[in-house]
Amino acid sequence: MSASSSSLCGGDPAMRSVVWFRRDLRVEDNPALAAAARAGGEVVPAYVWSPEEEGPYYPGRVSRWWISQSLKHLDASLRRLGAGKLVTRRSADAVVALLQLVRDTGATHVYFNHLYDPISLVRDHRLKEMLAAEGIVVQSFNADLLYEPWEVVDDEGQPFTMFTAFWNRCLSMQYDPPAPLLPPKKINSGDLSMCPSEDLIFEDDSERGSNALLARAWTPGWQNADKALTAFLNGPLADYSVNRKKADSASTSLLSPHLHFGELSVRKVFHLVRMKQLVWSNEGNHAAEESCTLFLRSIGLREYSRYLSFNHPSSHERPLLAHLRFFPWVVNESYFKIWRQGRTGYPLVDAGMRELWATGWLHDRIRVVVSSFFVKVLQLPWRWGMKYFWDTLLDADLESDALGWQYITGSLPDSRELDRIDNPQFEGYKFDPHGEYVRRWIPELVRLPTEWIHHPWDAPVSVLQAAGIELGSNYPLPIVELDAAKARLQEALSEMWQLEAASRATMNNGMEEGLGDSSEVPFPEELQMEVDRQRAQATANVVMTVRRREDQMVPTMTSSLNRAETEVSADLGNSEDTRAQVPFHAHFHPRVEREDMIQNTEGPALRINGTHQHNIFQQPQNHRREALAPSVSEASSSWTGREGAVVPVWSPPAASGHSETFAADEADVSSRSYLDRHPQSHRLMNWSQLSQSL
DNA sequence: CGCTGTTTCGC
DNA sequence: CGAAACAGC
Repeated sequence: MSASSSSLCGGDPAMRSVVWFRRDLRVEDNPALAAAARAGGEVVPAYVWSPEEEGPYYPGRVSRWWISQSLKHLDASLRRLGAGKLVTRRSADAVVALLQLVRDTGATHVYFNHLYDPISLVRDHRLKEMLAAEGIVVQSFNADLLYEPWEVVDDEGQPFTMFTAFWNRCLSMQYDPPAPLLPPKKINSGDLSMCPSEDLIFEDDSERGSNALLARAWTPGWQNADKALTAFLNGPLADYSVNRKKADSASTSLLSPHLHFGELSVRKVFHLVRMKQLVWSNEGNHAAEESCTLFLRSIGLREYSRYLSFNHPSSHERPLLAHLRFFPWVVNESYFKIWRQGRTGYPLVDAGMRELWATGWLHDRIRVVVSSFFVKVLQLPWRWGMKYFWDTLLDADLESDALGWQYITGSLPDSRELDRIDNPQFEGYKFDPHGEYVRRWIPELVRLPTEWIHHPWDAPVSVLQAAGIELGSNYPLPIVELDAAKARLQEALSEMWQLEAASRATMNNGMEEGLGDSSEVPFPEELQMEVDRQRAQATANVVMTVRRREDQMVPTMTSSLNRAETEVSADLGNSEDTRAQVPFHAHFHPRVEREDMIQNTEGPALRINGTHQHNIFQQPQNHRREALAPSVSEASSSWTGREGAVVPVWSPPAASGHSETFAADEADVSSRSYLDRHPQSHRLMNWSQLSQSL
């Protein structure tokens, strides 16, 4: 290594570290950065933009905008602490880019913080192996969670399978989550002249206008996240328990995008909220105390989403309860488009979809409403909906969204039942009792009295006329009647059980695998074509010049922008669906990639007693063995944590989470036992027998 | 009232 | 299903 030449800085002159930033874009309570700073050598902060790795989950426009802003903010903070500029690299493969960066800088150490999505689990494991092979010391840390997934287990040492039990255990752990770390006092900058940065491009010309609007409503960056937290703690938090059911977002924390990109430490949030809670508890302010409990529960759901992803890396693509894989989804792209455009004829659903489309934001309750409608009334494949959320939400988060959609779809043991259809009319009066939310987002209905605002189809003709509404013309009739939806849902469920039974019989007859898996419905053709178009674009490196006025706009309540929104809404009917302009990624070849991953991860860590483990996560005992026994030789890719306990080396799944072997494994090993262990599954079983006998 | 059958709702 | 809110006595 060339480190001997760099003796100008303090600390160990022979030491130079790379800190790899990902979704931990902060200097406060950032264990990887703290460790590098503490080590005393020169620190090279780095960011690699490698969205191709995300496969179909190439970040959407608003997410990319957020990253670009947040990186600028981070760079400025690092410079203030003495670091050189944030080194940026563009690559289709972050591991390759990191290795190159390490060679460029002559670094001997690499520090980063853990991520728990399936892609990262595999990639980070591969990185550790490759760096270790070159003699580089790698240390990785928990910066994203209160407790690492493997720390939270039931009395038998097994991972929890229901949220409530999981969260109760988190709240009653023997030790508190680590206290947040202060920012490093000083970071030694190395000589980065040999270490060029590459320009990162996060938006094209067509997106610039919409992105400029975003900046009016949101300020990315860790210090702004901190301000948002303080504002929330001192303001809306106390009334959270009362206000959280209102559809307009005045009472939500608005912290989710900050948390997603790691601008805000969840441990800091946790500790500060608990302190508030203690104060309010002592004051006897029960409502405020309850608010803290409820808010922390939503933090807990975020924790649980990582927990689920870690223990079931395929949870963003496949239902955890096996029988759901046989649900006959309605593959209807026209339904899908109508849902996206907010033209279902159910005002609350339509208002939500238009808000999402226009602003990239949606209140949690409304997310449940629109996704539940998607799955239960339209019976569209839930992964389509999840993908759309991914493309459009400002706080798009694969783990959280997978949890949410699986919950709605009834494919988690503690989900709500699939056969219980939520009535958007009733929910409308619950979450939006005066119809203000609907009127804000559906200008067509602005003159409709509150009495009819959530069910215009029942309104007398005279009322509709007075409001200027002609159903089926300027506002649609319900796309599907709820009674029809219920009937179709019952039918679909009994078909699901028949298929499930048939599959089970097939497997009992010695077949390796059961019948097909309805969760593998591909994304719609038009979106596939979009992929191709984006691919062509990326390859040619062509910058789009067409301004797409239908692109998402900014969250705002100002009247001027409301008017702009009105125009766009009026457009919806005849404009082609342009929402698909959030790029999909350029070089996505699922099968090839999958094989790559299998090869790449066939390292020593995946071999236990010489036997290849298809998927360590699916088999708790293996996972635990792996997790708890990192050998000394792997010291470079593990670390010594609290109380001297060794924190595990990452044990990635064999594939990104959807290989055929994995499917067999999971259906057999995981989901069936999963099914057997859970009360609700039994409930569903009873129901199925009932419906089959009809 | 306080008791209890019924409905609602849950990540 | 099971806790909690609710309605009815």
